[in-house]
Amino acid sequence: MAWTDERITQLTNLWEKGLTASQIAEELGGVSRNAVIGKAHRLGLKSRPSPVRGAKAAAKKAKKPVLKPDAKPEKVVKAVRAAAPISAPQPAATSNDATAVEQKKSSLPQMVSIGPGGFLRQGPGDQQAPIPPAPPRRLVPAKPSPEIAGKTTLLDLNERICRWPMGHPGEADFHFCGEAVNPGFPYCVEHCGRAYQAQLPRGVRRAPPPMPFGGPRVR
DNA sequence: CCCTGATTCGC
DNA sequence: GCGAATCAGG
Repeated sequence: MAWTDERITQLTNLWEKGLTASQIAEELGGVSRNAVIGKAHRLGLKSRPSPVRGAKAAAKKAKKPVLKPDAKPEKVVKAVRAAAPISAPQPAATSNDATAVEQKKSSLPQMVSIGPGGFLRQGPGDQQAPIPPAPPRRLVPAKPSPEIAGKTTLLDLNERICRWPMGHPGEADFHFCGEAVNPGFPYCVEHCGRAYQAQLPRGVRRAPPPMPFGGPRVR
């Protein structure tokens, strides 16, 4: 499964929302927990409350057996090769998580969106700074910024974009596919493939079994 | 043992 | 770039 722009957006939002890598992997489907973590790292959105590093780096930073600048040429045979192209490996890359968090927050101020019936939930590390002064300004309509979130909300739906649901209703990040529809269908080409399974070429006319209780009689 | 994220490294 | 394998803490 390739990392489409859609899936990367999902991953980013879910990750910053505080879901575990396993949950995200299950949500996305087709990827493993490691894949999610690996991608998250490559996207640069790591350093989130992690059981290992969080306690280790915050509480006691004495032990750091991984990748020291002056590592002994013992098991660094491959490490040397990896570090060779880099003239100067970052000295304090992992020593200060707070700085990294701050930088992340400042660089990505609003990865927010409001879905249908959903609301933006704050993750553990997403605590917004309290707003002490009473804002004398008048309220301004929230900026949609769909190009940032890349999400398609219920209000965004029309006849030209795919309305395949992404995630589950009720979740804060529930949204819709948003791709261009397969002309004549409510979904994009990809999701049409999932919505419309191959029908057996029977001569019998279609007989939809899923009839709602007390549905209209068909005769 | 289970879970978690971090890291490495072959592909 | 990707992710399984591996590491390491809770």
